[in-house]
Amino acid sequence: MPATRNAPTAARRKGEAPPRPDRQQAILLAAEKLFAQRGYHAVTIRQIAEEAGVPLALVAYYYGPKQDLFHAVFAHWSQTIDERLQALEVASRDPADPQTLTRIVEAFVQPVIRMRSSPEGQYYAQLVGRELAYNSEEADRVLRDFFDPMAHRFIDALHHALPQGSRADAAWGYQFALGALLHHLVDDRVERLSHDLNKASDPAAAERLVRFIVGGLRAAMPISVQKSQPTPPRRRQA
Amino acid sequence: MPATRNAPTAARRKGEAPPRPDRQQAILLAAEKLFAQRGYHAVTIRQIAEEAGVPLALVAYYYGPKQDLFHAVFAHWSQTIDERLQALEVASRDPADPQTLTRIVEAFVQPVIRMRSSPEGQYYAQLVGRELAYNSEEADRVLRDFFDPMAHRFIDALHHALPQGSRADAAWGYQFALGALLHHLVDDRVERLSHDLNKASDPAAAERLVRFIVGGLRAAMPISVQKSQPTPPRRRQA
DNA sequence: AACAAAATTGATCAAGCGTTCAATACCGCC
DNA sequence: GGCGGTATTGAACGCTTGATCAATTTTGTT
Repeated sequence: MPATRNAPTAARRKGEAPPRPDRQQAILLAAEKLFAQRGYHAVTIRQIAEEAGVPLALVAYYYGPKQDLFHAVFAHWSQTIDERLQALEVASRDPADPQTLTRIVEAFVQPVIRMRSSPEGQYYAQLVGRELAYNSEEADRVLRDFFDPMAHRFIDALHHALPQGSRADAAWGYQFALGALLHHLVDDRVERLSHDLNKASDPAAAERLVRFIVGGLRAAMPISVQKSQPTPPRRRQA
Repeated sequence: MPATRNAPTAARRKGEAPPRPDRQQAILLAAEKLFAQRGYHAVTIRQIAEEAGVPLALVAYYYGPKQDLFHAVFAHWSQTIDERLQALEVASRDPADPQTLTRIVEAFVQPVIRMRSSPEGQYYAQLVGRELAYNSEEADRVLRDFFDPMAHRFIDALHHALPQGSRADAAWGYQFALGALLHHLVDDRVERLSHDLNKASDPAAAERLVRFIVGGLRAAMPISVQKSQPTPPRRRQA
């Protein structure tokens, strides 16, 4: 047991001394990037060490076995899940409002899209979309630790906003919506399939995705009652 | 160069002699299964050989390097892509019919869902959903060889069925729809998220997915004109 | 200045990887 | 009843992998 994730003691207070770079964080960022780009098993610890600019042995010193490093990446980002949950709570406050469904979906989509504005967030988003689809032990641990609780809360909210369906119906809707979102985060192919007219990181695509999901959720409900507004009234209704 | 993918000479015609098992196919099926379950890099050739019940060296004898085995799996299933394209052609025959969009989406979804009724099809579906999301060289080769042509044809069909949007709009819609479909093929989590009320392989889920995608596509179009029918008229319109 | 704890390092380990190859078994056909 | 080619095999190759360790340097506190 060499070490178990200890902060670099504290901030140094030597005024002008060149602050020692935080190599523990450098390792985490490198792992995030490479895992996201190539996948857990395709990345070696040596590659991570090189990307981070540290010697090989330092990786295990800080994070232990490779599996634990993988898990640490998700722990590092667990705050973004809290953000999504907070946005959800605000959005689902008024279940009677016909705009509630759209707001819930926005709480689902927008924080993730915003996350992509930084390269690290982009990497994390791809990591979630790619690695967690496997039935591996690592992925299962991460899903249960970090994502299942959020999923349940969103399904509950969808259930209340779509009262014509059961909670199980809402769970189906959640799965479809999640698929659309994750694929959007992961796939660049839309660029070449549109002959380079669409940019994968176009922020307007997020609004479009929200409309897609809301329309899909309404249509997927068993009786499929189309409520008063055809879609979120981007322009006032006549 | 030991061998480069040669069929087992021909069919044997010895009537009653115990037919020698087709070990080349056994290897392909084992590779399909393991690649799908664990991912390309997580699977070793030794594991594939053991799963197929053949000695290690036979894998390379038939398929050469690991990458070529991976590619062979997709070549083996390329016929299903043709099936989807044929179904698409039938579905998009009458662009004026308001049911055309639903028929196109059915041509997109149903062959894949039907494929899952066999375990091998299930594996292939998961393989597509999981492995092709990476920007690896192998995945890119497979995508361009097998999937891009189909994607373009579907986007064209969607464009004609949704004339209020441009082709680039249709490409966005295709990406969202593909995400919902792929995730549905790959993810078991819907079962535990619905407290085991939903079964991932429920055939009724396919209809539901079609409704989700059609509703989403209509809602995602720029002006989002909701045509006469609120949704595919499962009951006659009043 | 001196000391204990933390950080850092190069070297090394056994295990497993993909691939190769020479040798053998099997087969249909003359 | 053997010949040519295909199918099959065990063993081995060189290399990379994740992990470990003793030794060294740096740091924060006396």
